[in-house]
Amino acid sequence: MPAARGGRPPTIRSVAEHAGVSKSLVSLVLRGSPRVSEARRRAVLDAVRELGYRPNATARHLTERRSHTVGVLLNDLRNPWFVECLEGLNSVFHAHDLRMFLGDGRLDRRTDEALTQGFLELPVDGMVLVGTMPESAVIAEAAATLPTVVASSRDFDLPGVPVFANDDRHGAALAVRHLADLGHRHIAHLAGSFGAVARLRRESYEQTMRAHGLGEHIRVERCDLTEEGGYRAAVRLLTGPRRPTALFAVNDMACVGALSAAEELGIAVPGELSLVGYDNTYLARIRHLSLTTVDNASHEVGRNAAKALLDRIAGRADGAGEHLLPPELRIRSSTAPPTRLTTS
Amino acid sequence: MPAARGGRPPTIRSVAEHAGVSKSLVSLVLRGSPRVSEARRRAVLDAVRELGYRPNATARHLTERRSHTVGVLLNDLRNPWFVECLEGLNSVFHAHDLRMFLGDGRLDRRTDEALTQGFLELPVDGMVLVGTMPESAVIAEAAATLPTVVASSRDFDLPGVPVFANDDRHGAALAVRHLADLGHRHIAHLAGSFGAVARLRRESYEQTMRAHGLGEHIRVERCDLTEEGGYRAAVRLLTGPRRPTALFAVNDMACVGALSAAEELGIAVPGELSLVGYDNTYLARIRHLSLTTVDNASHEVGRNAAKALLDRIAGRADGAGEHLLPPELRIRSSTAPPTRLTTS
DNA sequence: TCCCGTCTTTGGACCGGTCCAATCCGTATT
DNA sequence: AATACGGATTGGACCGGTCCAAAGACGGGA
Repeated sequence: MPAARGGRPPTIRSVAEHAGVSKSLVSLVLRGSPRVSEARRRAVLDAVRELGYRPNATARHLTERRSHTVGVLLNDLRNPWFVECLEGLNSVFHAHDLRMFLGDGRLDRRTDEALTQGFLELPVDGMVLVGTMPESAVIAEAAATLPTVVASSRDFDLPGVPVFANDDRHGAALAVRHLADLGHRHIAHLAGSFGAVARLRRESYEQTMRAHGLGEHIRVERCDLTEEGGYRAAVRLLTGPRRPTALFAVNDMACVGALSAAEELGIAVPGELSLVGYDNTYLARIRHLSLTTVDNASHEVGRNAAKALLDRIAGRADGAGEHLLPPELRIRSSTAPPTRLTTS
Repeated sequence: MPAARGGRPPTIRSVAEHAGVSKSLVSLVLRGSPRVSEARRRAVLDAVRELGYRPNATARHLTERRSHTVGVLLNDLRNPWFVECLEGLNSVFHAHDLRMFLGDGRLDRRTDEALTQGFLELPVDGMVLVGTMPESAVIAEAAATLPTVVASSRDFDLPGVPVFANDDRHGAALAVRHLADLGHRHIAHLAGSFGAVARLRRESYEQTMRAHGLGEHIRVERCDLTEEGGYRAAVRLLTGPRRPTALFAVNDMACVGALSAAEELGIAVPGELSLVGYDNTYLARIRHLSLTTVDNASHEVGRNAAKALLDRIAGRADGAGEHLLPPELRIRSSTAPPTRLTTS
């Protein structure tokens, strides 16, 4: 029978009284100490069951000076790869009895700063910064106070804070090379409008184009990272002069937008236009979209970041700097050789 | 300057000492009491700044016997409408200084039960159950102990726990009626394989079919709620005898799967096959998919559920029972009249 | 029978806050 | 000058746990 209606829930002292022992002994039993007599152990466990006792985590956190919680700061749960990355984080944290406190800078109307403030006050045992987000003094201060790691973002350069991500330069190079190898020359890029990840992908696009002797065909159109943004940017590119035969988009969402634009303009994909996205989200895997894309290994990035955070929480603060995982190209149905090489 | 490296962070007592007042006064200042002299207030605030003091939320929660946190139990963050619903919840909770603790039964490999256990132990101030999930004794017990509301699920019948959802019967009727009005007669249904929501939608499909004199054309194919599931179920329906001219899917994900199946089988949508989904997720809004679907008002459902939970936390436990919001049909490009009425 | 060592059990300080009854102090009233 | 009063300030109990030094119990050896 649980706590009497209205009355306060049972505490460790009620259990002790009910079992006829001291609260210290109850604590020992509950934490599985080996040096408790069988008789007492049973008496305590019986009392726990009879009273419906549940330990109060808040109180435990106070004395342990640990909340067994890590704060995860991200900025848009709608973007599917976040979920992938979270699963990676969670698989590790869960195995170590740590909860995740999600703060979505967008879901939450609180700014990232307010969320970070909350992490500091709880306080959480550690913090993970996931994905592109603006730097801020509060975040920097939190990172100096709390064990912190960065996942899937290249925006931060915080002292002693390790960064886990996929190698965006390499990934973008894979995408462009794939298109070039297919015979494309007019390869344009839908670039993200802010954040280091977008910048790296764009730079690598340009560099790879040049490496393939396609420097003169470099063409960058900015967009935000949504379907809508990709759509609009693609319309601009596809209705202008010297229409590209291939498009490398900064992420899958934008790539889907480009796909929509092509369809609307009556341009066949991949017949007349090849598309490559980035992230290998489930969007790209949907058969009806079936985008060639770059797998950014977000799950594994999440796992690695989580492991590193555990190390830091335990006081092993080694391995700052960048830890890049190799991305992989996933070829699906949105890319093909250009229709007629002669026309390009 | 924040806490000395390695040393413990400042507490309310350090601040008191530094400011030359009692800790009680510091507490008063920090909570904005009006009856503190200006001189003392300033002294305290100066000390706070100088020491870089941050109140410890864990300690406050212990004495207040509130964690200012609500537990949100859901089961698949990958399904986009969850995010929508979460935003609704959050918009209300945030305005009342409540954090959300997300427990994703799937993201988390812990079962729902372990998560619920965690909610009870923290303890959270209240609990929201979002979406279809299996009933369980632990959840029922938690719901009896904590202020609880259900959002977007019809599976629970817990005493005194209000349910907020869209009217699934009505929504399914809207979908079927739309197809029937377009002239379709062979309207099949991709049904979810478990959960009360799936059952309601299926029952309403059948009922509406009969109401339109189409009882003999009722055809239900089970699938899970993923793209893959929808794809497979649609393939079965579309390759069998008496191919339907329209499909009403239990949700958008399954509907996208059906779209893929149609494409693969060379069946034009909406020319030869009309499709209607459910949820109006951003998937349906993607131009290249552009699914006709039923808007389940998840944001508003979330808001209402959150408001009700606030009431319960405050001790006003009125309004148990179901609170259904009217869904709305969103007509896009996946539905059209059947090509030739004579062939149907 | 007494002493000692080992294993079990206990009391009480502590974590960092909130809150309330009691005290302090300056001023107005008689 | 003594009394009363009201606002400012304080000490200490309390929230529900953990942890540690010390006390208690018990059995074996002298």
